[in-house]
Amino acid sequence: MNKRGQETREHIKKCACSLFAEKGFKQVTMKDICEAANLSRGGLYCHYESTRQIFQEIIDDMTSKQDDEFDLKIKENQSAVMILDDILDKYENEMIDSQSSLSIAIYEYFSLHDIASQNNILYEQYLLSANTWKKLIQYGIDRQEFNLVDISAVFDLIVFSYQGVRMYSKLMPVDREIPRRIIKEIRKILVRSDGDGNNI
Amino acid sequence: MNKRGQETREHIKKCACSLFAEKGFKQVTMKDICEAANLSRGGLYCHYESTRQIFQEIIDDMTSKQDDEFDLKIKENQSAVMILDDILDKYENEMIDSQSSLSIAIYEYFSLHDIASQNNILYEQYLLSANTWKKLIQYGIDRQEFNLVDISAVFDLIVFSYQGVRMYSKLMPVDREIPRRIIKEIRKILVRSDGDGNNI
Amino acid sequence: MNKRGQETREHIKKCACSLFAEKGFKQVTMKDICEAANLSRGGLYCHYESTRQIFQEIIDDMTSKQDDEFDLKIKENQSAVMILDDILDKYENEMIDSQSSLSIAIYEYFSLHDIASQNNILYEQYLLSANTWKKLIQYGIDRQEFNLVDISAVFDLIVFSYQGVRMYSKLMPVDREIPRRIIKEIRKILVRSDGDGNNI
Amino acid sequence: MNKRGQETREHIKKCACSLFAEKGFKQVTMKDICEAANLSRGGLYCHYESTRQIFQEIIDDMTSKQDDEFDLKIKENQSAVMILDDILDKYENEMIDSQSSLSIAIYEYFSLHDIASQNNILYEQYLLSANTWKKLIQYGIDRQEFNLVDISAVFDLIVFSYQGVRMYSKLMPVDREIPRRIIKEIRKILVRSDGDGNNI
DNA sequence: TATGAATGAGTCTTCATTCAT
DNA sequence: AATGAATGAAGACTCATTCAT
Repeated sequence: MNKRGQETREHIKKCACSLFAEKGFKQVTMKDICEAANLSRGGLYCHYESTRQIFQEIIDDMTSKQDDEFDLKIKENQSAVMILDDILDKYENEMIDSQSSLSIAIYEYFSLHDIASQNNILYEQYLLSANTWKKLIQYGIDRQEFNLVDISAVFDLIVFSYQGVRMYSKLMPVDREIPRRIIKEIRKILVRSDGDGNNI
Repeated sequence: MNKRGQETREHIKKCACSLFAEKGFKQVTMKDICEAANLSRGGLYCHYESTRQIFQEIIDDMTSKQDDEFDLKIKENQSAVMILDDILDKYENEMIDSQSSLSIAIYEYFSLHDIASQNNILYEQYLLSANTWKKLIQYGIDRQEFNLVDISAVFDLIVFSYQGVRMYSKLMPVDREIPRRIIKEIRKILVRSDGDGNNI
Repeated sequence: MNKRGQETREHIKKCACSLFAEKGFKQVTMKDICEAANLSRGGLYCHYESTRQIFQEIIDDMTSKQDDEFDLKIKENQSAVMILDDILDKYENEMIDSQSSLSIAIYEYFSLHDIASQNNILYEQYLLSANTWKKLIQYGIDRQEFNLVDISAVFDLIVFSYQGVRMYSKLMPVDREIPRRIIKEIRKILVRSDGDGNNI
Repeated sequence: MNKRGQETREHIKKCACSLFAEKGFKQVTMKDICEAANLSRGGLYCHYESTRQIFQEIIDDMTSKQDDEFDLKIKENQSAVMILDDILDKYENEMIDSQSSLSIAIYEYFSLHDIASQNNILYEQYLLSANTWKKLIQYGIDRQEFNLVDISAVFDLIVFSYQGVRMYSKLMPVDREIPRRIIKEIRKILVRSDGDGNNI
């Protein structure tokens, strides 16, 4: 793969990604991508042989860019609450960013394939995410910044309510207050309150 | 519409519903439905002119069957915790019943259409559900069975985590423990605990 | 065929006739006619088995209603010019009455079938019409009201320019002056002028 | 559009043109054209997306080839009668050439579309033709070769009787004498006769 | 007679995919 | 690598026609 070829592939993925975000997975055809990328039919087939392949590569790229921010910060001995607030802030923003979200496309894509398959990247991401969150929550508990919660339960509550809002924000009008309230409620569950019933 | 026609329509909807649950919305063609219903092309078109129309009618039927169970029980002066436990139990079971769930199909269907439209049935259902839950939570608070929570926040947490799990259960293997933990956590948030930190 | 059946047939023909005038022959389906006549599919088939049959019957009715007005008037010894003016007036009005005109439908219908066939009703009508016109022109010549024209030539000029306008009025905007001018010109050819070059 | 594509388009138009002449407009399907052109369904759709588009392009090609023969001859100061005889001769031949004529197809095509539309090519051709004829008649009058006729009236008589015959020749057997008589009659109207009542 | 459900054939249209250039 | 013409299969949709009621 030389430089020019690689550039074309990136260009294709960028164009395809917009289409997937806009229309979901199945609704996007090779023809659509040709047109969006300003490439001929044959030209596109030089690089990819199906929308599935393109989509998979987009997802792989996204996954590989995910980093272990927490880990780093934990190692830096930062306050658990500060780390939590950072991540919750990011979640809140993502929840309502329906534009750039591939969520519908991802749901479609995975609903088309065998969910038990070993390559179920959604499941891998879930496990990865679970691992990281659990480390953080344990860290907060250890530092006595967090309540003594059921770690798995809180994690599931966080991740699935996050995903639920993300998806619904593509299906109905979602008030900005909704993610805000959810994030606040989660924070309330985790962070130890002072005697007055407030979180610290 | 005479009896025979109505029966055929019901038969078509029943067959189509299985297909939608299995394959989502867009993946189901009129041809599929013909075959499933053992009907000719033209025969199907006598009754419905698109998969969209069939799907819409299925959804409408479902919606119109929804009832106000809570209301009744509240009027019967039942314990808020008992009512809550009933509904949470139902939610827990639904979360993992991926087979019969139209969720993916619904998500696909609504992602194809204008989410701001006045006929967004998903939004209507959200509002309806919100209303009912808020009544229940207020009822529980009034009876001093529930904590003095942020009603909207708790409702959003419930509904979106429920929907999140429901969807993911069609996309990846979801452990039975997950809905159980979530339900338990929600119960913990709502129900007043005794001095020992246990819910009543 | 009892009375009720006959009424239904007339109703069907009336509705179908409007459709043919509006949309031509091939564009009209049995389904269209059912709907226009507010009749079920099977109901229509009780009376007619094809659009062709309906159309043929409409044409037959029209033909059989054609009367020998000329003949009568000639027998009454009316002035040839008066008879001519009556008929030219009728022609002028029909030429631009594109609404009710079946011309396009007739052209389509006959272009679908063998023009040499013995049942070519268009040809029959042409011959019938020729006969009548020729009698009239001869009558006018005999009474010295008309010029000594080439009878066949004038007849052809009349009938084909009439048909030409009738058809074009369904295909492009036709100015009211056009039929007026044509009629006037034809009258000029036929009617003997006085010494000043005016028709009488 | 490269050479190969252009050749295919020409080939398609040629095949389609024969079909239209033979069967009219609506009777010709994309499938017919595929088969006639020995092309696959998709192959045809690469070039044209409807019979309408193909037909329009055929008509456009024909129109753009039309020329102003008269103008040239008038400029060459030829005798008006000679010019007239040339054109009448051409008209006479065209009137009965039902084989190659697209007339029925054209009538059908235009009867399907908005006759008031600005792109009504039939109307444009009528106006163009009117203009040329009027120039010629005026020229003949000026040279005292033609009678002092109502120019518009004579033009309408010519063009509509011509079109009337053209159309009828596809619908019924039209005797060769008919166009001959019509042409002769028109000549008689236009060309100044000598004292004996003969045209010159 | 009349209804309207049902059939099945025909056509339209869109794409994934291939291939000569 | 890239073009774009071409194929062929899949699915949508419309109707003429039949038939049980």
